[in-house]
Amino acid sequence: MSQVMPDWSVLLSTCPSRTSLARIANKWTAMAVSVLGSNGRMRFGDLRTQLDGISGKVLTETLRDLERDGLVTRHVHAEVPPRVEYELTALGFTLHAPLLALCRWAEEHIAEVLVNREIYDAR
Amino acid sequence: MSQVMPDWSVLLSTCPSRTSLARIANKWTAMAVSVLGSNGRMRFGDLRTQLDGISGKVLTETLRDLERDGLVTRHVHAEVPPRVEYELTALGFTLHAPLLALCRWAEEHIAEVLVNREIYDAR
DNA sequence: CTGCATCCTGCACGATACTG
DNA sequence: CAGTATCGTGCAGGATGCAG
Repeated sequence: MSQVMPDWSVLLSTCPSRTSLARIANKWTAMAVSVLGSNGRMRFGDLRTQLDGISGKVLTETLRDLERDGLVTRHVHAEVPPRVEYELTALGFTLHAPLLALCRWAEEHIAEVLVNREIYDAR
Repeated sequence: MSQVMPDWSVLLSTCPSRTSLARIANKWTAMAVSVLGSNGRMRFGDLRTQLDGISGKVLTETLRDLERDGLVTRHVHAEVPPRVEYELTALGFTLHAPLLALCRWAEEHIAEVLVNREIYDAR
């Protein structure tokens, strides 16, 4: 029963929703949620491979923040070597489409953006 | 004619689309594009008022980056006091829905997120 | 394999003052 | 009003090493 709060606006610096916006609107979150939403439950190491270039520390922090906000669940297996899997929650999945759209936008429009940049810089 | 480049992936650290993703996936860009897309052409000062808490410097930089990438156009009026207006381009408008969706998500789910955080922190 | 601790660097961002 | 210039600060995030 998530209620819409029309008087809560990300535009207000005092509104906690802005903090939430800052968390979801960043490249690592966008990439992680997109990959998790597309692939389903994934291991830490596989996520790290997919998110090419991310450091272990940053991936851990990103996943922990997502878990804290209830967007991701962490499944620890009592094995050795350890195996930990991550999965989007129902709430987290509501973010999948919007964030995947952002990733897609970057991929689909990068050529046009690069041309615009050249034009702009040529003055 | 923006071509989809299926071999360009934000997941690759070497792909320029990731830089583009990093630019559009941040709170100030999300807020600015959402407001510009909803309100149409706007003055610098009005944008600054809407984006509560943003400094003049950061707003200038945000708008300049958007202009450079061809997402926003800058209209300078030869008046005194000066009047400068900003407006989304057609390309910029393709970002409006996705970024507005992110802002809306933050507003609509902040209550649930805050509850999850309390539960998580209570251990 | 997963993840934590430590250290370090760069940049995002804010504050302030000044100009056309 | 709409910037620019300058400076200061905090934090994101990378590198490395160690632990369970």
